[in-house]
Amino acid sequence: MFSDSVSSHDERLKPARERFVALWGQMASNWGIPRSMAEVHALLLIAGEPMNTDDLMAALHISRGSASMTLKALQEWGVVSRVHIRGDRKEYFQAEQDVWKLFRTILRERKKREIDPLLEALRECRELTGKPPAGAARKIGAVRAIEEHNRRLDSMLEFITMIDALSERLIASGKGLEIAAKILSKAS
Amino acid sequence: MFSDSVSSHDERLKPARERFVALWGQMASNWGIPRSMAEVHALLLIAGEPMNTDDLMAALHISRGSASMTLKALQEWGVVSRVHIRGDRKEYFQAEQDVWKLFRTILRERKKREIDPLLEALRECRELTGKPPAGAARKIGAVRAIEEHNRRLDSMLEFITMIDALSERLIASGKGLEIAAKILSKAS
DNA sequence: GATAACTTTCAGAACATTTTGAAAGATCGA
DNA sequence: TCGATCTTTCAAAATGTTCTGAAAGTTATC
Repeated sequence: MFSDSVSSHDERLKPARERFVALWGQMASNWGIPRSMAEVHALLLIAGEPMNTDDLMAALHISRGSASMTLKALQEWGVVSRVHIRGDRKEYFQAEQDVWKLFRTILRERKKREIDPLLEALRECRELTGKPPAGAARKIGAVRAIEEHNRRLDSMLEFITMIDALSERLIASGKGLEIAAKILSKAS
Repeated sequence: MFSDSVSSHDERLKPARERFVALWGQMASNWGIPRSMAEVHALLLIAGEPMNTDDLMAALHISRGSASMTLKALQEWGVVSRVHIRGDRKEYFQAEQDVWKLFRTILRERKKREIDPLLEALRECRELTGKPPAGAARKIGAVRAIEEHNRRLDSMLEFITMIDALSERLIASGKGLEIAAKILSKAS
């Protein structure tokens, strides 16, 4: 009744969309992303065409509030954008269709929200045990324990730093992942 | 009183460990991993030495049941292993110390549990709209809608297939990520 | 500037996950 | 085999997250 101008033309399209939406929602919840947020995204992604709040409410059986908050979050993540459709007062929403672009957008956000703060916190943590013990070596064991602790932290830091650099590359380069894949297939 | 044979030697070690544990737990919950599971892992990781259930309970203020279930899950993920210490009836646990190995282990598990089933489900989903409409083209719009739907699904499939192949490489190759990072830093 | 159409907000309800603790189940040594 | 020690299980409780719906807010039109 809503977005069916297209989807009702073939009776296989709706079930196929529903399947995809369910799939995407399932996967998202593995990754700590709210199911309904993923479902809204999935529907916009697979539908291709812009949809309005009422379309989404009807198709996914969610409340107006939920639709509104979910759409807001998706826009903050940069994966969904508003569209105005002339002659209609409703807001329409559409998902980024290019999967590579989508991937880079998500990576950029996660780096900003998670990797960057983590790196900073790790460095702070490392500084807690930076200098040798204040009053000389009280016990020989203390020095060694701190040293080992630091060695462990340092290798963690090195690893996360590398992930960080890698993310940066993937975000910047248009076909970074493709390049990585190709190269890895040779370099393994 | 428990694992303090080492950690009490320097008064900075305990706070530093606590900081790291908190950090790791924080990060994990961003990724849909139970906080206390990550905290147990973090403590074993940063402590280096094997610890028993009572050590963990005391250090993290968790119940015996929680410790037991968490340790079980960590072992299933392959990131923590049991150790027997002679002369002690308690079970001890230790975390894999090599961060690269740790990374590959986690990647292997996530691929098995998430990417592989996702790919299969996506392919099934794709088959729902595989053949052209049964009773010839009922409307010209129906055919086009299906075609566009299929195009979208296919690009999704292509992308996930690539992620899958990349994971495989990273899991197999000892220094895959390092190679990728190095090469990308030139190839960008 | 009043009305109608649409969107956002947010407190509480519904739902889901995680933790607890006590009981049952192992395992070991004698 | 027994008793002591340690581990696992699981139903219920605690906690945390997401969703709802009605009210408040906003915007466009006349």
